[in-house]
This record gives sequence, C-alpha cells and structure tokens, in this order.
Amino acid sequence: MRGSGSARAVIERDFFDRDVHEVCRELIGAELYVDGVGGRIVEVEAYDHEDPAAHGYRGRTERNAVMFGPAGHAYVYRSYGIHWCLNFVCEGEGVADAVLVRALEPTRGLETMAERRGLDDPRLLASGPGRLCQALAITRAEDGLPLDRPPFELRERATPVEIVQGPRIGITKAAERPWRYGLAGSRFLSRPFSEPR
DNA sequence: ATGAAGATGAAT
DNA sequence: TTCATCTTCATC
Repeated sequence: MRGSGSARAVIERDFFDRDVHEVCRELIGAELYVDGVGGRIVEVEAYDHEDPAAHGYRGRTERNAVMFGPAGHAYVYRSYGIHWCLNFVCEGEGVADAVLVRALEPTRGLETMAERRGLDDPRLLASGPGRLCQALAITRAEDGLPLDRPPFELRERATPVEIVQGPRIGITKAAERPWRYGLAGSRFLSRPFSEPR
C-alpha cells in the first residue's frame, strides 16, 4: 500500500470527450480493471476520424456503431476471426474516434488471467490487444458498455510517466498523425518502440 | 450470394 | 514466414 494522498481518481466518461491523441497520452500509466482483474495500461493506439485505417473512416456500420456514439464507452470488435480488441470511444456523438488498448502490466487477478490465457509468464498475459482481451475476458458482450461503471473500473495515473511514441502496428495505410503510445521502458509492451519519427 | 481483407498471435 | 479462423463489408 502507498501513503495517504495517493488515491487515484476514477476516470469518468467525460474524460474521453476530447482529442484522441491527448486521451492516449493521459491513459499511459492509468489503471484498467474488468471485474477487478487488470493492471496498468502501458500501450495504446489512436484512431481518429480522418484516419483511413480507422474503422469509422468510411461511415457508420453495424460493427462500428458504438464508435459514433458518445465518449467513454467500450468498442469491442473481432480481429482476424479469432481475437477480440478493446477500444475506448472518444469525442462526442457523431465523431468516430477511439483508442485501441494494446497492452497492460498485470497487477490484480494474475491467477485469473493466467488461467484464461493458459500460461504463467506475466509478460505474456496482456501484452497485445488480443491477449489483453483474453486475459480480461472481454468479448462482444462488453461492446457499448460505459467505462465508468462495472464491470469496468478506470483510474488515473498517480505519478508522472515518460511516454514514447511511434508508428502503429499492423497498419499499412498512410496516415499523418496516428500513433502508438507507450510507457517508456516497460517490459509489458506488445512490441518495443524502436523507430521514433 | 459471394469473396477478400483484416487495428493478431502462435507456431515453424 | 505461415497459418488459424471467421466476421464484416463491398460488390456482383
């Protein structure tokens, strides 16, 4: 346990009603729990509405409908037919921006995560968007749920962090601003940040 | 109706 | 580098 004044503020849904890149930076070091299981966010990616690689870029569809809704909700989609990926919807209604949560450092519910993942190594529990969802048991069932109510629990980081950034993973389409953001020096990144730009 | 591609992960 | 696995969306 830590000393007195270090209580971490709960992140309300309004937190996400602003520029997605700003939200990304604020989220590094924040804590994410689903039904009490989770840890510290160490890696995210920004997808704004002007980004050809973003799901909302070509307009609203059944899958991405939540992205067009109000900020502070979960957007969950199926990736490569196998994995689930978790996003936090940003900006107001009608603007399809979101943060892809790519990796976290497990701090609570390690045993539960290990069981769900079928392995022990803490570094492999939630270091990647698909792994993270498996570890936290996130599926289509969480799509559209507000982030400031159970089963979600989000808390602001308590101390300053050093943030690194670079090109996104698995994106071939050109885009000017979109970035991957990470906690400098973390051992729980999905991949190292080698080529800053 | 049909098919191609996809914000991944694990194994080879 | 390959492949598993299947939904989504655009097109025919």
